[in-house]
Amino acid sequence: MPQRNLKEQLVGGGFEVLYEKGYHAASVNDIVAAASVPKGSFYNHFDSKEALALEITRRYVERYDLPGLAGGDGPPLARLREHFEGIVAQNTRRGVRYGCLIGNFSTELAGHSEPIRELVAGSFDAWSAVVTEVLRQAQAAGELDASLDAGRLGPYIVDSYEGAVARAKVSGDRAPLDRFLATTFEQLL
Amino acid sequence: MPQRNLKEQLVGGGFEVLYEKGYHAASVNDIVAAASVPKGSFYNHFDSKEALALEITRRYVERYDLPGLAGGDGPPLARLREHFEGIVAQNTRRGVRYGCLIGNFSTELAGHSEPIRELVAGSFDAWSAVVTEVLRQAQAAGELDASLDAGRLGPYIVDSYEGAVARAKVSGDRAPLDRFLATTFEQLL
Amino acid sequence: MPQRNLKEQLVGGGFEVLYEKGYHAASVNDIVAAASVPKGSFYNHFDSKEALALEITRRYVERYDLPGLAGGDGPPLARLREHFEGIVAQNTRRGVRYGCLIGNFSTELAGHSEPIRELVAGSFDAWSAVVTEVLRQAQAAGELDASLDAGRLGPYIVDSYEGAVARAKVSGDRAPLDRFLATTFEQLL
Amino acid sequence: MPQRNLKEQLVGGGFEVLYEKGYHAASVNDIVAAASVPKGSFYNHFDSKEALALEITRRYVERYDLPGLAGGDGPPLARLREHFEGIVAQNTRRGVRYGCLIGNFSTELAGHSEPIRELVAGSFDAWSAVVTEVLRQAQAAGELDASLDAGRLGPYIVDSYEGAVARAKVSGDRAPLDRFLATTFEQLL
DNA sequence: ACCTCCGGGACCTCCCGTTGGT
DNA sequence: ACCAACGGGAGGTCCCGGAGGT
Repeated sequence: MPQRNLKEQLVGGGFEVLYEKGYHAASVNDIVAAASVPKGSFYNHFDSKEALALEITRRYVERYDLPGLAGGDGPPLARLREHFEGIVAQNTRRGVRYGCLIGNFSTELAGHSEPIRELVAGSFDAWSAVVTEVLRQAQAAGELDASLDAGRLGPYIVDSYEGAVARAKVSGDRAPLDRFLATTFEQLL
Repeated sequence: MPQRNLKEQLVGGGFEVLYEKGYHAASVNDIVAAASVPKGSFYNHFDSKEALALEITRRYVERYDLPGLAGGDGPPLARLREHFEGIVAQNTRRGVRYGCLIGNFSTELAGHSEPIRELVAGSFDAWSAVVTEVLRQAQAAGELDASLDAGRLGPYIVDSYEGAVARAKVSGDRAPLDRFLATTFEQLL
Repeated sequence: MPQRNLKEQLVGGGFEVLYEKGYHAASVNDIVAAASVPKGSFYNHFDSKEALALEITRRYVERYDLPGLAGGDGPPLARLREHFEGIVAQNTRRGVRYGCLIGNFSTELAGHSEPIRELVAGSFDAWSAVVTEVLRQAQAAGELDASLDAGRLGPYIVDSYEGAVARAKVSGDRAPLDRFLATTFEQLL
Repeated sequence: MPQRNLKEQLVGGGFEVLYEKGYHAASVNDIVAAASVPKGSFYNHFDSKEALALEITRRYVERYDLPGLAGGDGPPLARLREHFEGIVAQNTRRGVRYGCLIGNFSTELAGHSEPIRELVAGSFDAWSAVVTEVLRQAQAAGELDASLDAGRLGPYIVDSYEGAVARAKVSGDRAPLDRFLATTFEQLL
């Protein structure tokens, strides 16, 4: 039984600083400081900075609650909108300037870490698949035009969301996010 | 005029490495090596790595030829589609794995360099404004439903494009780009 | 008696890695991993890495079976040659690239660990003394010219052997070992 | 034109500490301290600690003056003996406890640095070749029994020397060196 | 303008040994 | 005896930028 739980502190502090500063700009020193953990303890819990980032990304994705989106009840389209509204809320909780962790890593780390690239790509795919599935539920329920290609629309919406968060991040303004919601749900679908 | 060789080499080599590796992962040493320029000459031409990145970003944006898009002739929607097809071609010329320089910088540098953040944000805004303008031309020409909110659609399309490039970068697959084109021009508009 | 398993595993795994990588290049982590022993258990059995190395060196020297060389029967010179052929076989069992543990430690650790330095020096001296003794037996038996200075020859042969193993280690070739055997027994004696 | 000559200082200080402490036990910090060079300057001159060790080894070997041994005048055997007496003097100048740099590296680094292993192996071979050549000159001059196999004897002598230095290093006593000289030149040849 | 050499400081990683609970 | 978790400190490497002479 651990005296303290340095690993969880590292995950917590690591998330803060990796999310806010990015991977390369966040040093292991920054991370252990944010986690209030002695530097020498870092590698007792993670093989590398990359391994910590991987773990953090995994947990980040879990918060999107894909099973809840796929299997929830209520009208599919409303569920989908609520889902994205929830994501927006998550990604703006500490302000609009930090974007989405997986979006950030997708551009910064695709060429530097194969494991992270795979995890991020897989997360986008899984997310897209669930969105697509909900779109199909909406078509089955007669909420959405059955002639629409859900398999193309699902990933498109996810990509558009990521583009919007990046835009919000750089502009410092949540408008892109609201625009995403409005355009997607009032015009595209 | 003296040979401006060194500076141009720096811009060229700097673009390669900044685009391919990202800002923090590319060292000034990498840049001067790619540019075949002695290390010590770097600071004769740029005050800092940031200044070089700024210059490179400026030139990168110029290649999007916004004036050409706004003022070209031919049917507006066709022009817009050709514009984005050209951008896709530019961003996939050396493969799909490098994404879009301004998209990359938007996520990596928003929190680190105020000048770059401003430049990137301004570039997105300018681009969005031109796309919006073309959309309005399409409405005037009766190509596009006049009731659509062009001011919302323009930026949305730009954001969706950026989301798609990021997705392609991380997946290693150009499908997101083709999906962007198809969905945007066949369904959204 | 309790299972002395862990300690023996440590000696076994420690030998592997200390022999193959050298003292400084082998970490305690490497050792416990090779021994399949939890890190925390190491210090229940040895006060330090140095103490383990000492124990390993002691056992290594025992395998040379000096009593067997001194007290064996048969013609002294033949016994001596068989002895060195056996040593060569031991030191090349896993290939020629690892040398002789005490030779390795003699160069790497003479200045770092007084106990190991003493043990290694003492081992060389003991070995030399036995070789000298066998040389005297050979002189008594008329196998070897009685005018030779056995007290000088014994240590010289040992030193030459160590030089040959080191040479083999660095060249990756067993020729120095065969040369040692041939020259020593066909020409020197 | 350099303000100071940090590279040469590094070679000098690096030799001291690498020779006296060994490769792994000598840190880059130790080296720069011994060289009175700021730590940050190290990598302006050498790509790595290994590269410095390589350079130092190269220069060390040059001091053996192999061309001088091969091409000198005077009776071959006397020249050879003077050569080894000179080497002994070099290797005992600061005491007997440091051994021979290439002998030290041969055991410590054979498995860690391929470039150093090659350089050391090549140096031994070159040295052996010259010794062999001088032996042949001695045979031609009638100083040495022509039936002896010089090609085997040359390398054997070099190996014996290295074994003797290692022995002296660990025993703290120059006796092995004197024994090497006496036995080699009074009995072996 | 050019460029060789310089360097304070920080990077990620890992070292050896300990602590304290079972 | 065992061992999971701990940690002060150092390891080799490289960063961005500057100094100073040509």
